[in-house]
Amino acid sequence: MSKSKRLMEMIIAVNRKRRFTVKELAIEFDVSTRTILRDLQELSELGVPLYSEVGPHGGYRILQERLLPPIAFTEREAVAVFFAVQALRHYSSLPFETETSAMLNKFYNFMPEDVRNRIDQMRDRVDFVTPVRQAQSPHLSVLLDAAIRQIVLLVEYVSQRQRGMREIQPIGIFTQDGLWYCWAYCLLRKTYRVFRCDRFESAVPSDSQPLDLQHIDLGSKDQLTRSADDCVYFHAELSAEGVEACEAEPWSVPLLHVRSDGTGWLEGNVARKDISYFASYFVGLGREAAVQQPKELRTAIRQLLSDLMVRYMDKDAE
Amino acid sequence: MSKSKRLMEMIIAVNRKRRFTVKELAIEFDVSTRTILRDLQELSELGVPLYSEVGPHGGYRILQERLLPPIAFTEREAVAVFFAVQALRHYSSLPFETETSAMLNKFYNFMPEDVRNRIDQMRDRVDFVTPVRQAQSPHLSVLLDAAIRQIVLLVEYVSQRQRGMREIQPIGIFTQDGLWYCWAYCLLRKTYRVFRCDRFESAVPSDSQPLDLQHIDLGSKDQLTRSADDCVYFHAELSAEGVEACEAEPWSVPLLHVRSDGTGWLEGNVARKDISYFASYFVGLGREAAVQQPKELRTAIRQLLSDLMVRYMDKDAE
DNA sequence: TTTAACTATGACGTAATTTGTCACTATTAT
DNA sequence: ATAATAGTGACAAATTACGTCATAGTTAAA
Repeated sequence: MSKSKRLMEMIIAVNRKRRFTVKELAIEFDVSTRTILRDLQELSELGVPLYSEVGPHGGYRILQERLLPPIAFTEREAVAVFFAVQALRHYSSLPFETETSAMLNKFYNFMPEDVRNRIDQMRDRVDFVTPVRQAQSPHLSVLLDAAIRQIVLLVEYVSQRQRGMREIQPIGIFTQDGLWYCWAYCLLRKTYRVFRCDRFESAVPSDSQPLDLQHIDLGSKDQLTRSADDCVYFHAELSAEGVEACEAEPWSVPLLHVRSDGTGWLEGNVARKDISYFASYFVGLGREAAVQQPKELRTAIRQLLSDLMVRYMDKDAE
Repeated sequence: MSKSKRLMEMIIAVNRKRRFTVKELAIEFDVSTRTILRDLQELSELGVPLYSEVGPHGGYRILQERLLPPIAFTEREAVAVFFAVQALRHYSSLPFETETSAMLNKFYNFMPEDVRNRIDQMRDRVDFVTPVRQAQSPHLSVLLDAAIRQIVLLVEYVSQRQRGMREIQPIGIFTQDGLWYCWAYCLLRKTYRVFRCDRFESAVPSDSQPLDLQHIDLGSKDQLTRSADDCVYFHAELSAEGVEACEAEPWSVPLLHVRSDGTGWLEGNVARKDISYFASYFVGLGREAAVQQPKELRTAIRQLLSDLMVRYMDKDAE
């Protein structure tokens, strides 16, 4: 094998192993250790950040958790990656530390002139809008780490009206509409729950014994949250606009049925405790929805409507 | 310079220029043309997709619009890119052709074992949720291309109740809540407008003379859409929950004011023709909002409320 | 304290490779 | 035709790469 080829392959090998000895490489490439040493020095000069320690258990390492080997992107792929990263820029919190701007630059600088121009032209003409929220979510990386390592966290959570400590075992985190949520098993209530990440005041690892939830992840969410609670059958008719509005609500998608003319209906079982939420939701849909079932929901809607009626009546009656 | 180093630099050089002659490189690297020829052959063998044409104006090209820069990603950057691309996977339409899954694999396969494991653990524990819509937007790339090249399109657009041809000059496209929108200058109405991309039945370049809008891009949107039309002053009080709900609506963000206790208000001028939209929006906010001004809006809300009252009254009265 | 497992460097001769030059051929736009 | 390109082959000279051996330094562990 030619030297150049050996060097190129060595870059890859060195990045795959992150730790290796000279002897090891010598055997792998079937050259003498002296040659490997010379090669490694050359790689260093070429900019591969190598670092070595002498002594037993010493050896070479690649520095700074660094350097994935040269990856060949097509132009399309490069553009896609560029915009994917751009799409993240609206998020004020992310679970991994992002030198995204640094890396965008790196990406950008390596591209040939014409691709660069193309990107320049596109960058202000394509956008992925996400609501920018006031609320920060500073504990994302702790939560994610706990989900990965399956450990229990002791958190201080501020819900609607109360604030309290509880223990949770995170399953995963997700973002929607500009807010981050954590889906976790709550050791207090002994059930799965969704928490808003900006409402954690603190989150620290706890000593409590975790459950074995390795096989549970965000993909299991739908199954596990569906069944529970005290349910009631529910049916609402939707206009075409109503259908479109419901498509935007994750909870409603599994219940949604669409007719060929664009209209549709929602049908399924929902938890009784969510009725006040639904009342407000369907009032929001206005003329685009008509709830048929259950009676409780229609009652709640009527109640809400008359409350609002009062609110919007008084002052203008003057 | 050693041959290996020359080869590595040559890979970069060759990717930067996309077209070059042997002589050119010979001068750049200060070696003979014979050497360059040999080097290029070697690069070919190493997998760089080169292609050559003889004759005047001939020369070498790099094929398949490929980029092989030895980009060095840190682990963090790699993870960020991976998830950025993952975040795009919810979009059913994108303005560039995405072999995203192919490219994710490429990325994935190049990473060392441990990074791979880390990603495996994360991939089902982090998600970027975006509503999945029925509506496809097949003309995105045409629209984007028109925005970049500043040309006029003849489109067939289906709005609420009518369908018609019109000429537009796209400024840019953006996605929000799972739908794609195109912001464009409408030659028919002589004004800027937002179109829903899934409602374009067709879009083809037109011969009409484009306006000079080079300096206008998505960043200019706020300024240019603010002023127009017949406006009316508007004021609504919000509870803390109401504030959070308004943060999610892009139009309301510039009007939003937050007090230290979390409550707030919306204040500003809005177009009179949007009143029915606002009525429905504020009814949707229910008890979390109270519109003070203008009277027209309060009237529209009352009207909507009584319509709904009727809808939810009759049947249960039985 | 010794030993073994590492890296690190220098010197040197031989083997291998790289390089430039020169002499060709072939293709194609002008 | 001419000039600008790529592409090949051969050969000698120059350069580089390689292995071996000698030697030294560091450090964890026995």
